[in-house]
Amino acid sequence: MRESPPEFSNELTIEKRPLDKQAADLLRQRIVTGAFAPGLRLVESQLSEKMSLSRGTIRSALNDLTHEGLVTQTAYTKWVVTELSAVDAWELFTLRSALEGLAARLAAERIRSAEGDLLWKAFEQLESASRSGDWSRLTDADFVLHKTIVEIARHGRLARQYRLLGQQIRMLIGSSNALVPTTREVVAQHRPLVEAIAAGQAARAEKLARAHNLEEGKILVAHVERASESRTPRKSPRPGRKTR
Amino acid sequence: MRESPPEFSNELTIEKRPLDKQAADLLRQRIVTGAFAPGLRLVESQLSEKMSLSRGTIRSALNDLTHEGLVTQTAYTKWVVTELSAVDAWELFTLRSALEGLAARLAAERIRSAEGDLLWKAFEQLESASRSGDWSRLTDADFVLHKTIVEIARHGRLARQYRLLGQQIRMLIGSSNALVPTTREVVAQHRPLVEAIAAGQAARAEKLARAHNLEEGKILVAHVERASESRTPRKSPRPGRKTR
DNA sequence: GCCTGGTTGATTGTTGACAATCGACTAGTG
DNA sequence: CACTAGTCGATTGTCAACAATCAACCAGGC
Repeated sequence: MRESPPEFSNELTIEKRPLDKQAADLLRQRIVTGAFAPGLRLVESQLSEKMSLSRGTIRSALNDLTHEGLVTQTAYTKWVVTELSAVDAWELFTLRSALEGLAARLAAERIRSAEGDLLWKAFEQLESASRSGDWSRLTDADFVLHKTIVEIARHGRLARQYRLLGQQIRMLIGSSNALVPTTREVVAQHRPLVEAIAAGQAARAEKLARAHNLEEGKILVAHVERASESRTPRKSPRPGRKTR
Repeated sequence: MRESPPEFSNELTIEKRPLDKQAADLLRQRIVTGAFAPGLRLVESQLSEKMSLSRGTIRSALNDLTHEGLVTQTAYTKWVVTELSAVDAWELFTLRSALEGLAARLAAERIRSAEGDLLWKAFEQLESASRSGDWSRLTDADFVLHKTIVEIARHGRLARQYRLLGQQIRMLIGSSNALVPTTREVVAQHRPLVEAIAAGQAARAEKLARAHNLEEGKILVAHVERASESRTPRKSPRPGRKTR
C-alpha cells in the first residue's frame, strides 16, 4: 500500500502491471465467461502469437491460472481449461458454504454503521433486479451482495479464497448452463441473512449463510450430474504429426 | 490418474518432476522449517547460482511459492519471505477453524471402518508421543492426526487449502518460537474429537474441531502480538550501487 | 539543512533459441 | 487382424541474453 495524503487517496494512479499478469487477467476473463470452454486446449505458442507476447510470458500466466484452478496442466504434454465434474461441484459448494458461514459470522460481529448502509443498498439492488426480471442483472446483484458481506468481514485470506471459489463456480454455471432459482426465492433467502448481519446476530447469520449455500449447491450438483450423464465424453486428440 | 493393474499399484515409479517444481519444494522446505526466516530477501540471481539453475526456473518456483503465501513479491523490486503479523495469525486460525470444522463433519459422515482404525492409530501415536515428552514427536503426531481427519473427509480442495494453511502456521510458529500447550491438554482435547468422528457424530465433531482450533489460535495470536511489540521493526535496505 | 532533480548499479521483467518429452503414426511380425 | 517397436513432429521445459524499472546516492539550489 502506498502511503499518501487522504485528499489524493487512490485516484489517478495509472495501472502498471507486468505483462504476464495482464495476460492472466485476459485469459481468466475468457475462461470464467465461458468464451474458453472447459476442456479447451491452450497451446503456449498459439496464445503467444495471438497476444503478441513471448511464450515465457504466456507460460507464466498459465501457471498463475493453474493455481486458481481454472487451468490444468499435464507436464510436457498440454494445458487444458479445467473440466469440472459433479464431485468438483460438490467440493466447491461445501467449501463455499463453510467460508460464507465464517464471513457472515464475522460480518455480523464486526459490522460498522456505514457498512450497514452499504449492505442494505446492495440488498435493494438485488430486489430491484429481481423485479426487473433481468437475469444477468440479478446474478450480478447477487454477486455484489455476497462480495459486500465478505468485505465487511475484513478478512484478506477469506476474501481471496471466496473470490477463487466464485470464479470456479461461475465457470461451472456457464458450462452446465444451469438455471438460477426463481427470482422471488433469491430475495426471500437473502433478506433474513442481511437482517441478521445488520443486527449483529452472528450465530444466526452464520447458520443462514451456510444453509443458503448448501441448498443452492445441491441444486447445481444435481444439475451437473444430469448434464454429465447425457453428454458423451469426447476426447480431443493431440495433433501429432501431419501426413508425410 | 494412471490406470494400472492393482498388483503393480503405485510402487517403484520414479519421481520425474520439472526443475522449477523441485526448486519450489526445496525452497518451501527451507521456509516452513525456518531456515529461511520471514523477511529474508530472496534474490533470483543468487538462488540461481547456488542451485545451478537458470533464473527463469527459479523465478517460476518463487511464483509458485507466492501463490502459497510463503513469499511476497513487489514488482521490479524484490522477493521476500512473507512476514506474518498478528492479524495474519488471526486470519490463519479463523480460516483453519472453519475448514477443520468442515473436515471433521465430513469425516464423521463419510468414515469407513478401515479408516476408523487409521484414525485411532494416529491418536495412539499422539498419546505415546505425549507420554514420551518429546516435543517434535508430539507436534509431528498432532499434524498426522489432523491430516488423517482431512483425508477421511475425501475432499480434494479442502485438503489442499488445509495443507497451505498448515504451512503458513508452521512458519508462524517457527518465527515466533511459540510454545505448544502442555502435552496433557493436547491429548485431552483430541480424544473427544476422535471419538465423535469414529462414532459418526457429525455435528459434535464439527463443533469440537472448531472450538479446538479457535482456542489454539487465540493463544498463538496473543503470543505473536507480544512478540511483535518487543521486536524493533528493522528494514533491510536494497543494496543499491556500491561506492564509486 | 532540506528539497529537487539527475545518475547509476542492482534487480526484476521479457524475449528468442535450444533441449527434453510425449503421443500419433507407421511398418513390420506373427 | 492384433500386437509391438520405432520414428517423427508438435508441444512443453530450460536456458542465457537483453530491456525496463527501481531505490540509493550525489550534486546543486534555496
